[in-house]
Amino acid sequence: MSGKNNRDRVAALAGVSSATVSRVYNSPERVSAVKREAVLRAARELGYSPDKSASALRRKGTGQITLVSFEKKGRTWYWGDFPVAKWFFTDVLSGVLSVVESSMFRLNLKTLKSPEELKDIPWEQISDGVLFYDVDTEEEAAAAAALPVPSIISHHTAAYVNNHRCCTDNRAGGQIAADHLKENSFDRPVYISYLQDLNSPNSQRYKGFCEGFDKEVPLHLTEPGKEGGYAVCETLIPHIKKGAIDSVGVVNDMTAIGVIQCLQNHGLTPGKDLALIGYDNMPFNYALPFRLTTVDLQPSLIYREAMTMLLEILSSGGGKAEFRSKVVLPRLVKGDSV
Amino acid sequence: MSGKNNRDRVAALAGVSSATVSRVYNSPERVSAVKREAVLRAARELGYSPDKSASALRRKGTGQITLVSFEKKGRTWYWGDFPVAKWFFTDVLSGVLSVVESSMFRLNLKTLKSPEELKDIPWEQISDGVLFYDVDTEEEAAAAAALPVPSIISHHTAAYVNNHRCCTDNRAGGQIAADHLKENSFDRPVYISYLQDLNSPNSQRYKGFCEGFDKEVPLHLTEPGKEGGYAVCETLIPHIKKGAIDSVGVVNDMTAIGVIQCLQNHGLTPGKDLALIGYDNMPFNYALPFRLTTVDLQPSLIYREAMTMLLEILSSGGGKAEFRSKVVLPRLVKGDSV
DNA sequence: CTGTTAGCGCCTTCAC
DNA sequence: GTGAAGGCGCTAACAG
Repeated sequence: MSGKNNRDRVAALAGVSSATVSRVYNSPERVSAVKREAVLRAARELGYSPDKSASALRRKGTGQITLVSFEKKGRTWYWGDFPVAKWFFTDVLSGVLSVVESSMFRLNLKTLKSPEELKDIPWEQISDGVLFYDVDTEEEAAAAAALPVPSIISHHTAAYVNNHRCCTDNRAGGQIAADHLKENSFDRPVYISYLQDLNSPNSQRYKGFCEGFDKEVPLHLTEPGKEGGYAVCETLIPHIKKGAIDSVGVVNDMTAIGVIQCLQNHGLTPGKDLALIGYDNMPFNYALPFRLTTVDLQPSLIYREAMTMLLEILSSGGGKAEFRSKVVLPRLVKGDSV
Repeated sequence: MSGKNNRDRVAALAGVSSATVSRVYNSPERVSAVKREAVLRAARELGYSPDKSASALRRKGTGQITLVSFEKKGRTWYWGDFPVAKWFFTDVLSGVLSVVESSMFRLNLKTLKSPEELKDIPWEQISDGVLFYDVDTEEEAAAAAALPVPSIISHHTAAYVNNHRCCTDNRAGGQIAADHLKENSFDRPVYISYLQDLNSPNSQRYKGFCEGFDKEVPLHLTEPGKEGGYAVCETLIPHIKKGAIDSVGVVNDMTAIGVIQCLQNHGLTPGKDLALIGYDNMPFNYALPFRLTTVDLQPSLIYREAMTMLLEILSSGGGKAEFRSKVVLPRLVKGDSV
C-alpha cells in the first residue's frame, strides 16, 4: 500500500506488492507466471508503463545512449570542402533510432571537435553507453576504447581490433564496382584515387577493384575533391578518345564530379563515351544531368546493426573481455553512367 | 545539510542551501549574482552537473523534448525527388541541440508519416514539449495545436496564428534577392516559380521579389524540380540571347539547377551571360561548375530560436493563452552567379 | 532573495 | 517467491 501512484494501483489491482510489479518489468523470470499475468493485465487496464526517469534515478544509471561524432574539419582529403556529413548523418540517425526507440534507453547526440574532448566529459554522468560515428583513425579508436563506459565504433573500423566495432568492407565495395564493369564487358579500366596509407579505406577500395578485374588496374593519383578529379581526367582525355581507356573507377562521388565536368568540357558523355562508377552514393548526384552509378555503404543499415550490438553489450554487463565485430557489405546503385 | 551527494557538497562549498543550487540551474535570474557565481564555481570545482532523471522525476514530467518531423512523401512540388531533408535536417538538429543540451531536458526524435499518427501517441508519457519541424499546412498546424503537451511549429509558419511558432520570412527573402540584383545594376529581371496558393512560401518569395524591384516582375510558372526549371528556361533562351532579360530569380536552388543545365546546353554561362539567384542554399551547389548565389533560410538559427521559445513556454507553465511568434530573417549567400 | 521540508516513482536490500 | 521499507537527486511549496 502506502503510495498512491499508478504503480501502486497496479499492484493493488493485481493483488501483489509494488515490488512484484517492479520485478515483472525487470526480471520477469523471478515472478510466478500467475502473478506476472495478473500484473500485466492490471497494467494494461490502468494504462501503466514504468517511468524511465525514476527507474534511471534509482538504478543510478543515466538511461541514455550517446551517439558521438567528430567534426573532422581538417579532413579535406576525405570529404573535400563539402559538408556532406550533414546528409550522411541523417541516414545514420534513422538507423540508430529504429533500434533505440524500442529499448529502455534514450538517444543522446554529441558532436566533438576532437578525440581529446572525450576526456573532459563525465561519461558516467550522462551516458550508459556510446556509439561512435565515423571513426577512422587509431587515435579515435583508442580514445573510444578508453572511455569509462561501454562503447562501439563504426564504420571504417575493421582494423581496430581493440574495440567493439561494426564496419563496412571497402575492399568488397571496390570489387563490386569492378564486377559491374566487367559484367558490362568493359576491359580497359583505370582507377582514380588519392591513397593515404595501405590500410586506408581508399586503398582498400582500389585493392578490391583490382581483385575484381583480376589484375593490377592502372592507378592515377590526384588531389582530393572535384578539383583533383578534374585535373587527373585532363591527362586521360587523349587515351579515352582513342579508346585505350573504356571505363573509370573513382574513389568517391566527390572526385567523380570533377571527372564528369572535365569529360563534359571535352564533349564526352559518361555512360556513352566512357563507363564511370563512383563510391558513396551521394545525393548531390541530383545536380548532374544523369545518374552516376555508384557504390552505397548503406549507412543506415550499418548503424542499426551497431546500435543493436551496443545494446547487447550493455545487457551482458559491458565487458571488454572479448571484442565483438560485425561487417555490413556495401551494395551497387545502378545509374546511367555504366 | 543532510544529503551526501554532489549537489549538497556544491551547496556546502558555495555556502548556500541545495535549493539555491537548484535555482541556479532552473531560474538563474532569481538568484543573486554573488551566490550564483559562487555556486557555479563550486560546481566546476566538484565536477557537478544536475541529474536530469531526478529532475524529471520530481518535476513529474518526462524530461524529454521531442522533435517531430513528417515524411511528406507526396510533396514533390516542394523538394522534388531529392532527399534534401537529409542535409537540412542536420542543420536543424545542431541548432536544437545547442539549446537543449544546456537545459534540464533531453532531446527525442520522432518521424511520422502523417499528422494523424500524432493521435496514437501518449504524449504526456513520453514528452514534456514538442517542436515540429517544417510545418507548412493547416492540417499539420492544427494537429500540433491539438496535442496535450505544449508545442511550437517551424518554419514556414507565419500564417498559423493559433500556434506558438518560429518562422522564416519568405517575402523578405525574395526582397533580398531582388535587392542584390538591383545593386548590381540588373533591371530586366524575370522570376521562375511554381506557385500554390497566395500564402504559400513560393508566392511570398515572388511577392518580395517584386517589392524589391518595385514593380510586377514577369512571372514564369513551371513544374517543380529541375525538369521544370529546364523546360521554362528553354522558352526564355531567345529573350536572354537578345538581352531582353538580364537576370533571373528562381524560387529555389532545385529549380535553378534545371535552369543552369539549360543555359549551359545553349552555350550560356550564369554569372556572365545572365545573373541568376536561387533560394535555399543547397549544398549540392558543389556539383556545379560555379557557386550559385542564393538566399539562406538559416535553418540552424531558426530552430535554435524555436527551441529557446519552447523552453520559455514550458517554464512559464505552457499556457496557450497567448501564442508567441518569432521571425528569423534569411540572408544572402553570395556566389559567382550574380 | 534564501533556506527548510516533503516527497516524485522506482529498485534493492532484507526479512519472511 | 514475495512484501516492507529506505532512499536515489532533485524541485515545489512555504516561511522567513
